[in-house]
Amino acid sequence: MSIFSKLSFKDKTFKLREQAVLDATTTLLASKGFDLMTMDDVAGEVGISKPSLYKHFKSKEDLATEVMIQLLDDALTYLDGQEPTLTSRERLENLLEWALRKRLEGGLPFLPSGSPHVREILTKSLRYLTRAYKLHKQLGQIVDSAKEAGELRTDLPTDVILFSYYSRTCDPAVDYMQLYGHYSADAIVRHMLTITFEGIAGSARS
Amino acid sequence: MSIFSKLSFKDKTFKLREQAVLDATTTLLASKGFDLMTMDDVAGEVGISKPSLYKHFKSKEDLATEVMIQLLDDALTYLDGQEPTLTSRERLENLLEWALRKRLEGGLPFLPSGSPHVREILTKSLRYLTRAYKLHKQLGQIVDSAKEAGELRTDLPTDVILFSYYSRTCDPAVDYMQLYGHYSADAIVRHMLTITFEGIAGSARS
DNA sequence: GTCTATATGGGGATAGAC
DNA sequence: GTCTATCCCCATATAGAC
Repeated sequence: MSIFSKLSFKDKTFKLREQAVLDATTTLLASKGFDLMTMDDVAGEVGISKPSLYKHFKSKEDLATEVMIQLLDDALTYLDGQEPTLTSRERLENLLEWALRKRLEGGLPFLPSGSPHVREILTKSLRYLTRAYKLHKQLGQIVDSAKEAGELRTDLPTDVILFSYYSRTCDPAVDYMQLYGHYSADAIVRHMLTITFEGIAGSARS
Repeated sequence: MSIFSKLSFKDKTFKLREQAVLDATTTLLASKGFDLMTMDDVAGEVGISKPSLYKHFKSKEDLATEVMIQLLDDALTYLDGQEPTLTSRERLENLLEWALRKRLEGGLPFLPSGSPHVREILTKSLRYLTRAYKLHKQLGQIVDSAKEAGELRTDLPTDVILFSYYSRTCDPAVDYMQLYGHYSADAIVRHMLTITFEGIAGSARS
């Protein structure tokens, strides 16, 4: 018997609505960005009034933070559920593919780092930072394993590899491929993986 | 005798002030982003009043657009001034290094593409688009030459390589290396070039 | 052309009725 | 808890005096 089933009907609908708000916010953040997204947009998208929105989330910043926290939780869950038989490099490739496909379906990249504003907001949330740190630590271990296995360059510091890896999830190249290049989701994912791991020169030079 | 010297003293100071406005805007755009930058910020930074600002630029969008146009002009000038003895790959490396160093000194990345808002503004400016297209076309030729010379992968479409290349100039990884990794400008440039051309796996795998 | 002072509008947040 | 109606700040943009 789950905790959820203990809730009254009213509480259930409240929770469901809350998730609808989070989903709508995710879509809006992905399309318009934080600064251009208005609380009216969110309320309108969900079909509720603005004051109702504020019963769930005390501010716009709070709402956006919750969305990002949920995203990091999803990423951590994905990492946790990966087959233990995978190599470290495969684990990194799979997670990146997961993030890119999510984004191509209208979702958010973790780290909407492009925006200094959003970054500032997120760094004020301890709950967000805890998860970001946890993810960073786990990925750091995977990168180190990959280095030992000869699957990643050893002449790049681990944190540099990680910063670059995160950045690929919010790479504007994805938008351009989709918007101007009309590439399929599969093609975009394939190209992004090549670019991330092998670079634009890659084997051509060796 | 330059055109400039024909201007009256008043016109000269007007032009000089205009450049000061553009410089201040560049710095502010780089640090705060378009949405958070206010016209009061710009006026205050330059030491003039807001109405004076509007004598130079008819709107905030116009101001930002001019800054971006100037940046593209600088890039085109840099490309034009490159030694003809350089290989195509070297030309790409040098331009990327030029852009990264400019950014590390507080300048703007061409394409502040992170922001959907700015992208929308820029696509409304014919003068901007003309320059962007010119740069895109020139770089496309260089990439094709590099492919023929075996300096770049041939299994990636040229436009994909270009989209990825542009994205490196505004890569958040640069911010993270600077902010959290405390890497020197030289180290950041070196790592970014490696990541761009050789990827994070690169030769480790071959 | 430069300023002080102000108009205008949008959007985050809330009061108060039901 | 939900809504309608409203507050109010802030930032873009301008009016009008000098």
